[in-house]
Amino acid sequence: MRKNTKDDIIRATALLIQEKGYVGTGLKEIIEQSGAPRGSIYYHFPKGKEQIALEAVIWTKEVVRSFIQEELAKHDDALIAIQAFVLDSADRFEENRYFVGVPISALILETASTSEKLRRSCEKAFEAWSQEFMKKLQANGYETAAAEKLGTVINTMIQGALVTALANKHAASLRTVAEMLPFIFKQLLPQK
Amino acid sequence: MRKNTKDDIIRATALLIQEKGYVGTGLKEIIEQSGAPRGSIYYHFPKGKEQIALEAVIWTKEVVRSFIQEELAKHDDALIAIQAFVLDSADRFEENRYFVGVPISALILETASTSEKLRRSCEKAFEAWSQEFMKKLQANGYETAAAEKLGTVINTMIQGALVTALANKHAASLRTVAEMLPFIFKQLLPQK
DNA sequence: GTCTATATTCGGATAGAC
DNA sequence: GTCTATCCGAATATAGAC
Repeated sequence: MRKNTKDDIIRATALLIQEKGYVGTGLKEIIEQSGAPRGSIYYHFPKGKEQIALEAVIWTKEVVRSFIQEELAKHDDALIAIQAFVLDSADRFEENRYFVGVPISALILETASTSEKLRRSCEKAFEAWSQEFMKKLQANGYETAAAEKLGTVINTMIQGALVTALANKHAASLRTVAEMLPFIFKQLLPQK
Repeated sequence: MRKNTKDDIIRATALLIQEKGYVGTGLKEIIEQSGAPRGSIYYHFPKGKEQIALEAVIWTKEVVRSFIQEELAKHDDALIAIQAFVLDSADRFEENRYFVGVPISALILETASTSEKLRRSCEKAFEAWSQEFMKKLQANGYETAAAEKLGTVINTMIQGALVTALANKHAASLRTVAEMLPFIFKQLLPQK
């Protein structure tokens, strides 16, 4: 009675990439983890593994993007909202079932020099997330240029902190990023 | 007349991991790229691929650490020195022959959940680099706690910016990090 | 220290039945 | 849409000669 075989595969792939990387994730595992029928993979994804990863990136991009959007909507003030988001990410990281776009960073490092297609889609994911931050900043009166720069820096810091958190097995780096945000914000004041 | 087969292998591995990740790097390629004799791999590294990667991490850690040290020594002022280092990293990134510790981030994302040994050695590398920044800050009068926090944040930002730079195929993210540094520094003033 | 040969497992992918 | 069987290449690792 399964209707969403394709979605299941995409979801499972995103998770697996986050765990063991792109190359390290086998089609066999994807089938097992997704519960999808073995024979269905090449029906849904005629171009094989790369296509699955590509769609997993697009899926991750959207999931994270809308998650950021929701979280930021909870507070009017941009600084408070973004800080809360980062702190919340830290909590989720420690509760183990984090899912904060790590597969994108993993894919970039693995495939930046081997698959232009994947690299591009990862680039777009980062762009989309940065833009969510940017939009929030603009809504708080920040100039376009400042908001854009700040938005990308925030995304960059979060990605770096996630890698560090994985290395350290704890989320202190994310919390430190949250602490540093006010300092940057104060210097790029919105023009009232 | 080769004397440093082992070092050649380690070096080549570090480069290859940076390019295609840990899983994506084959022993075959390591032999080819290093110019090492085919039969020598398991003589020098009885425990196989993981051992090679482990030593590549340690090697990378040291190379980058001493590089940071040298660069930071060029200016007395911590902010100026660290900014110069980041800007210099951006230049090297764009000149294509960058080598700034990317393999560590790649390894973390790939093996954090599969090899404790590798994860730990990566953690130590990040620690070593952060400490170089920290030492510089302390020499400029920053308190230990502030210096430590700042040092790790700087390393985190650089790693995030490198991933972003790989995604974007340009080093703007690194330059932006350099721009943001003064804002953070000003808020965590050294106690005179 | 270095070599070749080989064992073994596993990867992604295809063909063709149902 | 899904299945099984199978191909082919590549991977790491081992054994044993030189």
